[in-house]
Amino acid sequence: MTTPSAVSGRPVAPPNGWTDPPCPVARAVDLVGDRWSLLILRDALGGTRSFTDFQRGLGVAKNILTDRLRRLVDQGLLERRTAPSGKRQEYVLTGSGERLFTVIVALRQWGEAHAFDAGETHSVLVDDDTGAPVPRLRVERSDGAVLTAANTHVERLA
Amino acid sequence: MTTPSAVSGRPVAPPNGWTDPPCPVARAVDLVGDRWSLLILRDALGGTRSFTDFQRGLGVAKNILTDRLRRLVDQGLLERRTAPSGKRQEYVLTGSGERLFTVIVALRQWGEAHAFDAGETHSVLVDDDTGAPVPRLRVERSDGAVLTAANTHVERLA
DNA sequence: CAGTATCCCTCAAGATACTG
DNA sequence: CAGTATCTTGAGGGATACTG
Repeated sequence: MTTPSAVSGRPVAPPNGWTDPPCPVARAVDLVGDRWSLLILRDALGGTRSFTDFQRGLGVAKNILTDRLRRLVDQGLLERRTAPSGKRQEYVLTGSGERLFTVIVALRQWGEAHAFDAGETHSVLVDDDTGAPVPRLRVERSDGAVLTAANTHVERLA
Repeated sequence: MTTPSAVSGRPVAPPNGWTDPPCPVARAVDLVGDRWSLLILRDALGGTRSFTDFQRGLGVAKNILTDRLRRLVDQGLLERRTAPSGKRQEYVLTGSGERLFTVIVALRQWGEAHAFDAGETHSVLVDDDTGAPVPRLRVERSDGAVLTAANTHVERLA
């Protein structure tokens, strides 16, 4: 994984924080890479739908929550709609929101393995059907070989 | 994936932003969930090691970079050491830093699929050996069945 | 090269009060 | 319930100058 850096003599980095040529990682981080958005998405993936449930589950100020929810809706990750049951509002994941499941799982698994001291316990993600913990995500080649940073690299697409 | 919410009548959310019982996602986000740390890690996974290379590749202010590198070292994601070639310093990934590869790949793949307009191009992650793009990550059960948010849930470990 | 030391400034975030 | 409106604070971040 190598970001193709300076080729010409001109400065590679743009004046602001916009990372040089469009890097999907940077884009993703810009869209969902802040604490609250990620935690909102985590809870949405867990089934939370109402403003109040998000608010209390996260302990976030309401104005902040309003802002984040609006952003997520604008970005197409959540859809806001009136609940079938009358006048309640609800925020439901869109397809692209749901596809963040992998990101959340990756963060969770890394956190489980590296963000807890020996004595601490933490929650685990479990398969509904079997009751077994979800196995670790692996980056694999189509033939099943495990890929790491050491045997992959980034290529700029024409 | 369901965060077990209020069981008793007491408020679930603690006064501050500390999410209720230790959630690995929240922990991970607290450790590496800010823009610069993630991008530093991305570049580190791509082989960047020196202060200057990070600084120019990212276009980040040096004081910020100093701060983030120190944090990452303190958190055990990077190790700072003197390069074999004399007096240069270098920051190399530790084991737990390397294991963030999955997170970065997940972010990248999501970004590729959902953070670009139709006309735009972007870089891709490629297998060194085969030259083929890295296949999409999937959350799978040990028997190979694909898992989604809909058929998993979070369980609080005793 | 690899930082440290300052200065400044914007915006994220929290608290609180109010509303349809 | 589901927000909106305000106010205030502090941290994050950028620019620049300096140093061993």
